[in-house]
Amino acid sequence: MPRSGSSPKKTVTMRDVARMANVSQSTVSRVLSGVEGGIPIGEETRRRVLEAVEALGYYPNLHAGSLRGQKTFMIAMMIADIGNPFYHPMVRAVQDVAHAHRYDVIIANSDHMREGEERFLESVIRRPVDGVIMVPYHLGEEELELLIERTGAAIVVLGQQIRHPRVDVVFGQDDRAMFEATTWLIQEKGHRRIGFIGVTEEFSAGARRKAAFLHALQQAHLPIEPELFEIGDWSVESGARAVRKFLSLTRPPTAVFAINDLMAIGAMEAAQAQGVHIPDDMAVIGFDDIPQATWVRPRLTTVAQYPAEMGRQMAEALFERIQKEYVGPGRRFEVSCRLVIRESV
Amino acid sequence: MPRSGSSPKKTVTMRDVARMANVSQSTVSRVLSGVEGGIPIGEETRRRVLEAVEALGYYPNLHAGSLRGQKTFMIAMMIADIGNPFYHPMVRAVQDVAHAHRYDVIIANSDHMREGEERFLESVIRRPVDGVIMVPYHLGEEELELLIERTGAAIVVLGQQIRHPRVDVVFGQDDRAMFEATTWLIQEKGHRRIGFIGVTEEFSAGARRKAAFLHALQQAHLPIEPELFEIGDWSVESGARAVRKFLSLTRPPTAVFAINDLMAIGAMEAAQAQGVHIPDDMAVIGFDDIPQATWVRPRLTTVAQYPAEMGRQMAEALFERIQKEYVGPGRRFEVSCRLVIRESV
DNA sequence: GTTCTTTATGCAATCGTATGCGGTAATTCG
DNA sequence: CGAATTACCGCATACGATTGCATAAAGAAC
Repeated sequence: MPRSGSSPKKTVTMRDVARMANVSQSTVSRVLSGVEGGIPIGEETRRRVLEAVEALGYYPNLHAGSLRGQKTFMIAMMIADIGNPFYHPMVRAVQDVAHAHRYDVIIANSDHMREGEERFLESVIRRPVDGVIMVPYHLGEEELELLIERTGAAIVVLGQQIRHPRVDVVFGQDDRAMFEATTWLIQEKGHRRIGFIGVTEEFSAGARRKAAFLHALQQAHLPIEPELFEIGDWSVESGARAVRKFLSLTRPPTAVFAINDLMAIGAMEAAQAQGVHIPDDMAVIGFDDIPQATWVRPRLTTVAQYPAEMGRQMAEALFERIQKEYVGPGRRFEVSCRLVIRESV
Repeated sequence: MPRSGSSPKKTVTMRDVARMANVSQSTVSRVLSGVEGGIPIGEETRRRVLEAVEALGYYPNLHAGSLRGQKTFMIAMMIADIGNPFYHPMVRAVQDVAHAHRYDVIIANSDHMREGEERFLESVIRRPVDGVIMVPYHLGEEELELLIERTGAAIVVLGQQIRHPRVDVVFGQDDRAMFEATTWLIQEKGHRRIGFIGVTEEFSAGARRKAAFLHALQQAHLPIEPELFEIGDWSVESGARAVRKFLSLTRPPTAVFAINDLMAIGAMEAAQAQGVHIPDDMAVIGFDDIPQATWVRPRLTTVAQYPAEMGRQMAEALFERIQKEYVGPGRRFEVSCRLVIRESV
């Protein structure tokens, strides 16, 4: 039964337009897609077709074009968690660039988990897209290989060491910034016991920042004391938990370095709740410079990353590849970080 | 020329699987889509097919299914701005429900603008999706009519008065909450000059909340003084601007009601910058209860909405329609608000 | 042994669009 | 006036998966 007449969906197709304009469906296609240098179209015909398009309110069905092997006009973006403010400017920047190119954006969360990242890869294979932007913490070259060989999509990745002729990489120089900020804490501010709130080493960014932190300690000939290292999960609550551990030590640290702002804010909250004065009793420094860093009191000293800039870079690199404006080996773009000194140190 | 061998994209299709398993392509389809009650498949055949699928790493191409008139396994969601923390839990909730159903989510920003909302409608017509979730501020029934008649998508809308047999509506009871909170400010807290930071009346939510505010004033027999009404654009900065205007009055208000938390936070910031003590010199109350409301000092008193709950409601209603578990007239769901008293009043 | 089910599989049409190729009419040229 | 261009346009097919219908083989009933 060919769908009862009461059904509301009546898709207007090219054939309908063709019928109304008294031309063939292929002519409609040619008028609309306007191939330069292709078969020319008569003025009269073109006019009739455009009139019919207008009258029927025809919109091309993008799925059909995708199937035919054309562009899908979609890109997919994977981030850890849309709830984390750090990603918002990044997502927004990507969306803006994409929409300027008339592209839609599918957004997926990995929740910082390996399975989440793998699920994303699979979904991209099932639903081909023209481009993929990823902020992975776990997946490396081998895993991306699958994606690369199974899809024609352009690929841009943030923050992973990946060298592949078909993927561009955008890097925040977070390790260098981490080293410099730690050194600043030690040299300029005189801190010699610094608590570190990190994450498990599975996270490449976590491992990288911790290494840079350790490097700075060594450089300053400071001892590495295990009790000053706590593991969080990027969330406000985990920052609070970590600082409570620190405060229960016989000699609490005089400063705390959290590898993201959410944990730093949690640390401040929890410390203040115990009557600790910041920065006098304990200094707190974060990483990211999310907008909320200036909302808390004292305002958070932090290492600024520029997620909007990262997003823009990634999206533009991606579209250069999608539009074939760039073909060639994988590129590397660096987005710098900057120490932003406020009141919490 | 049939694409040179150097090209990286080698899509594995059902035909490849069929060839390998020595069956027809339609048999592969039947094995994979596993129609219950349909034509049965021999054990041996099924095994061969599944082996071939495994060996080739086959994934079905979702675009093809969409074209054939099946589901697209995509929903589209329109919000005002992904940068606004209020939407994050909502987006997240929608994504979670969608992913549980193996659906992808396309997210678009309207930027609070009518054109943005219209652009979204068009994009949904061009790329059919199974469901649409909208948080419109401008579009009403007539505009949605176009969407409804041109697409088979299920539709759920937040916060607009729309009565249509095919769309469900989720409502925050923001008008009632606004009235009650204002009354509380007046009766319990004794404020008689309350500054109101709203938005232009084009926003239905803005108009609704302002009406509720005015209603509360009238109920309390308070005068309506134009100088106590400022127009913002939902952003932190606009809240700051508004409060500076208030402070320049000969008789500044003793309390400020902002219709969202971002503007309230901006108001607090700007007031504090001018040495105004909150809540003693001036009370501030917001709307939404974004997580950051507890990060600022003093902690923000505000009317809590429950965006995660809203998102969940919308998504579940949507999928009930998509899966045809519900067919019937448009439903209305209410999500209540609640006054959260903290330190800023 | 013939006819009728039942079971399992293949064939081919279909969705909406893009495009190579071939065909027709109008135009130009010799 | 006949032939060669040129300008336009339609036919047919491809894209990948779903699905109604036909069909072949096997089994059951007579």
